[in-house]
Amino acid sequence: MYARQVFLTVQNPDTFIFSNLIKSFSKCGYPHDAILLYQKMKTLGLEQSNFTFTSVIKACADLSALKLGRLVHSHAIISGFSSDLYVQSSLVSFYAKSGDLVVSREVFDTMPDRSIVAWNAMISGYEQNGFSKEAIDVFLEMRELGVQPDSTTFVSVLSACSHLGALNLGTWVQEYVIGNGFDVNVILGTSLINMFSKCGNVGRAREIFNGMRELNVITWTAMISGYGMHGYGNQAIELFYQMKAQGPKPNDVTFVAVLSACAHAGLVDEGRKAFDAMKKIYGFVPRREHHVCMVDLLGRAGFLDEAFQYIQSASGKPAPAIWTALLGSCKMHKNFDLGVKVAEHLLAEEPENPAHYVLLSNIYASAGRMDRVEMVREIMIKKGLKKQIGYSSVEIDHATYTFFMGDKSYPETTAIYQYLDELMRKLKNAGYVPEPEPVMFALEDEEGEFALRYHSEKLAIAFGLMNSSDGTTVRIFKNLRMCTDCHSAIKFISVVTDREIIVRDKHRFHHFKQGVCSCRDYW
DNA sequence: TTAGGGTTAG
Repeated sequence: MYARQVFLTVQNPDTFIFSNLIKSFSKCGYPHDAILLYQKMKTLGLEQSNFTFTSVIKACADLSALKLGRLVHSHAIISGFSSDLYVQSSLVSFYAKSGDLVVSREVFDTMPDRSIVAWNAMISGYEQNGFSKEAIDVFLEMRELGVQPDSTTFVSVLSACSHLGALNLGTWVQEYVIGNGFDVNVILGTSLINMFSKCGNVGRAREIFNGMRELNVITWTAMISGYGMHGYGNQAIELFYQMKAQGPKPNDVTFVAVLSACAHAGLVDEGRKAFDAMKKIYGFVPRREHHVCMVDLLGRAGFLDEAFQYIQSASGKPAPAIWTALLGSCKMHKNFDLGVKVAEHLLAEEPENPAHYVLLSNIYASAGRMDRVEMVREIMIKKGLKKQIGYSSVEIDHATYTFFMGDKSYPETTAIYQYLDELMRKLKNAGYVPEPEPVMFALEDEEGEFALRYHSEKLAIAFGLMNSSDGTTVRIFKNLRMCTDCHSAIKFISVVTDREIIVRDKHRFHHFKQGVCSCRDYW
C-alpha cells in the first residue's frame, strides 16, 4: 500500500499523520493495520484526537472485536473524547456490529445531540442483529422528534420492511423518497427492489429496476433473486442472460440467485448450465450455498440418486445444510429409504436440531411407519426438543396481525372462527378434501382435521379476507413452510372468494389465483 | 481528515 510506504519515510510522524493513516487503513479494508498503527501511536506516547478514535473504533467494528473496542472506548473516556459526537456515533455502530446492542443503545441514549448518522447507526444496528421491529421503532421515534431521515436511514428501514414483510411501510418509504425529491442512488434503488420483491410485489420491483440509471452487480443479483423467490425461473434466467450481454460481470452471489431460481422452477438443465459456466467460464469455486442449490435442484426434480452422488463426490465433509436440502427432497418424493439414510447423517451432525427430527418423522409417517414416528417423538421428548412454533401475519392498513395455530387472543375471535368454518364448508362443497400432513404427534382423524382447520395461515387469511374489500389481494407472511393441506386449501379459497392470495413462507412466495398456485405444486 | 447503507442456499 502506497500510504504505508510514504508513512515509513516520514520522520517523527505526528497525531495528524497517524490519524490519517489509521483512517485510510480502516476505510480501505485493512482494520488490522489500523489497529496496529493505533497501538504504535500509543507506545510512541502520541496524543489521540477524535479523528483517531472514530477510525480505530470503526476498525474494531469491522472485526467485531468487542474486547479491543471496549479498551479503545476506555481510552477515549480517559482522553476526554467520550462525549464527542463523532466518537459516540462510531461507538453506537461498533457495539451494534459486535453484537452488544444493550451498550450500543446505552451510548445512543446518553448522546445529548444525535446527528442523523447516530440515528442511522442505531437503526441499522437493530436491523443487522435481527431486530427489525425495534429498528422501525427507532425510526418512528426519530420521526416523532422531527429529525429528517436521509437515504441511509431508508436503506435500513427498507431492509427491516423486507424482513417483516411490511409492504405498507415499505411503500410509504418509496412514496416519501419520491415525493421529497430524494435521489434514488444505486444503493437505495437496490433496497427498494429487494423490499418489493420480499414483500410480494416483484412487478413493482422490476419497475424500479427499469427506472434506475445506474445498475451494479448487486442490483442485478437482487432482481434475479426476486424473480427466483417468486418461482419465476424463466424471468430470472432471461435477466441473467441480459446481464451477461449488457450488464456487469456476475459474482458468486449472482450464481446462488440463479441456481436457486432454477431449483424452485424446475429448470434443471438451465441450472446445470449455469453451474458449469460459473466454474469454467467465471472461475468461481462453488461454496456451500452453491452445493445446497445444486442438491436442491436435482432433488426437487426427482434425481435423488444423482443428488446423493453429488454430495458424496464433493470434496470434504458435507455441511448439514446440504443434507437438509436432500432430506427435503426425500420427503417431497416420499423416498423412505434414502430419507432415513440422509437423516442418519444429519442427526449425527446436529443431534439437537428439532427440525431434522420433524422432517424424519414426516418421512416415516408418509411411509406408514407409525412405530417409527412414535420412536422419533420419544427421542425428542427425551432430549427436550420442541418443534419451532409457527405463526402467520397479515397487514391490515398499517397494522400487522399475527396468528398462532388455534389462536384465540383477538377480540374478533368468535367472528374469525365463524367466518373460517363457513369458508371451510364452501371449500368442501367446491371439492376440497382435507389432507392431513403426517404430523409429529399422531392425532385421531377428527382431531387432525380440527388442527388443520385452525393452522395459523388459515386464521390469518380469514382475518385478512374479513378486513379487506372484494377484489384486493391478501398477503400473508409465514415463518415456517406451509403444510400441503394449507397449500391445497388456499387454492380453493382463491376460487370460492375470487381473491388473489400471496403467501410468503420460509423459503419462497406462493401466488394463489383461481385455484392455481404459481409454484405449480413444485415446492 | 472523522461516524451510518444494498445482493446469496435449506
